Amino acid sequence: MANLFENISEKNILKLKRILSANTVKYKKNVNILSNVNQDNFIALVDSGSVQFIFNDYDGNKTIIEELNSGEMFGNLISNITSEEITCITKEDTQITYIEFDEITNDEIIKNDFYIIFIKNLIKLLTDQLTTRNNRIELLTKRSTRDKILAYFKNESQKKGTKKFNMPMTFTELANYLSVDRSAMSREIKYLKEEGFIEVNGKRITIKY
Amino acid sequence: MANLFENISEKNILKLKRILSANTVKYKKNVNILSNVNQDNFIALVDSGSVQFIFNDYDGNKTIIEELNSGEMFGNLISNITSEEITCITKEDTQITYIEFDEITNDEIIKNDFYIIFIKNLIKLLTDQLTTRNNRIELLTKRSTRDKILAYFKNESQKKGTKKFNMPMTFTELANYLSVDRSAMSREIKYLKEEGFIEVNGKRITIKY
DNA sequence: AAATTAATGTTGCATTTGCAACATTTTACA
DNA sequence: TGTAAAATGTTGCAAATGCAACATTAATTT
Repeated sequence: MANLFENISEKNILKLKRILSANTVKYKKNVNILSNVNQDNFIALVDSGSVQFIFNDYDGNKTIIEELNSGEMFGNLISNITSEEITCITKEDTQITYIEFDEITNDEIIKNDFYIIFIKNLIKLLTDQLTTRNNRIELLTKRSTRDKILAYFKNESQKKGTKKFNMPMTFTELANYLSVDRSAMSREIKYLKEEGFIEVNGKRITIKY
Repeated sequence: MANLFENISEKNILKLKRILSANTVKYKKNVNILSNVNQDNFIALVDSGSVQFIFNDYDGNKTIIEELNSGEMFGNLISNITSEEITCITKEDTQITYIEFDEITNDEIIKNDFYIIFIKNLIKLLTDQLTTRNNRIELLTKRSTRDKILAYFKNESQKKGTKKFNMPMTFTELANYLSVDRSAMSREIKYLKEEGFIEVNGKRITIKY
């Protein structure tokens, strides 16, 4: 995953962060950080660790809207976090750097020649996130649980370039990601195994068609 | 919707387009333009008209991945259009401007003082698109057709700031957008009417709760 | 204005799915 | 390392959904 400070020297990163008035905060695991991010026009960089945006349904269902790992970014400018039902939880110990969005084009910063690199990195990050969203939408629009599972496996397989790969998340998380009932998904995977489409050993998936 | 050339004078827009080697193409209605966009690292601006990205399922189902209107942008850097099953169709007569992505930071362009405005516009466009995607994901992850419909209506209502509003698309398109069977959605809307949650007169929706 | 095409409304039926309620296994952590 | 918590597997059942096949209405095109 792209990094906002890629190809910028340590010295210049420090300078950049100072010019941007960047604010770095450390969080413990399983902490709700949304209270900290409920303000306008900022971006938040996940320096290390990971966070999950979870939608809490009125009848107790939880849906993972998205999961962001080290190097990724979010912000209410970007995520449009409006509903109170959405919480942002750290999955592990996590460090986050906050930057006011308007600072990104402030007078001082544009004098530096690393600015172009920074902007390129930022645009790359945004387009990567768009790609991530598009991929998920493509899965979510599949008509059946079976099609969602198969499409997900196909994607993973293509990403890894092999028909054998390890699931990067738990089945419980996958069910959330695909927005289907976990037990129904488990049942469907059983059928797929029985019908010889896939093999499953723990997190190891083998596509057989 | 934001525009890539907002707050830039006509004169400078022309200059910008020249420096970017922008290439403008006009299309008739219902034309498949994907063949033109199947190359690396470009962005495409919808100057006028609109296009739809449609996923053609192996068993004949069509799903609208996204619809882009005047002022919006796409590109394989952004949309990650890889599958051959996806086509991009003009919904009406449409004009599109293509820009090579690498040109965005070329040597000549960064000398101009309208460059910062351009970059701000670009980032705004990207974050707007991310917001659009996030909104759709939030709808798609709803467990039931009923919840999807209600969430969609609630969103539209909030956007317009009133409990009475006109649907900006047909019900057929809405079914695609929410990725549910059209007739099943029609049935569910009937139930919602019967139970007094909503009123429907043609495209005019009234939320009654 | 007539004709063609697209959109909408409806309903029976088979299938899929969510839900609940478990037992079992794996993982995390005190 | 022992215990608590999380993940996984399974299944019956009711409800939701997709599908197909229509009739009807609205919109577009010529």
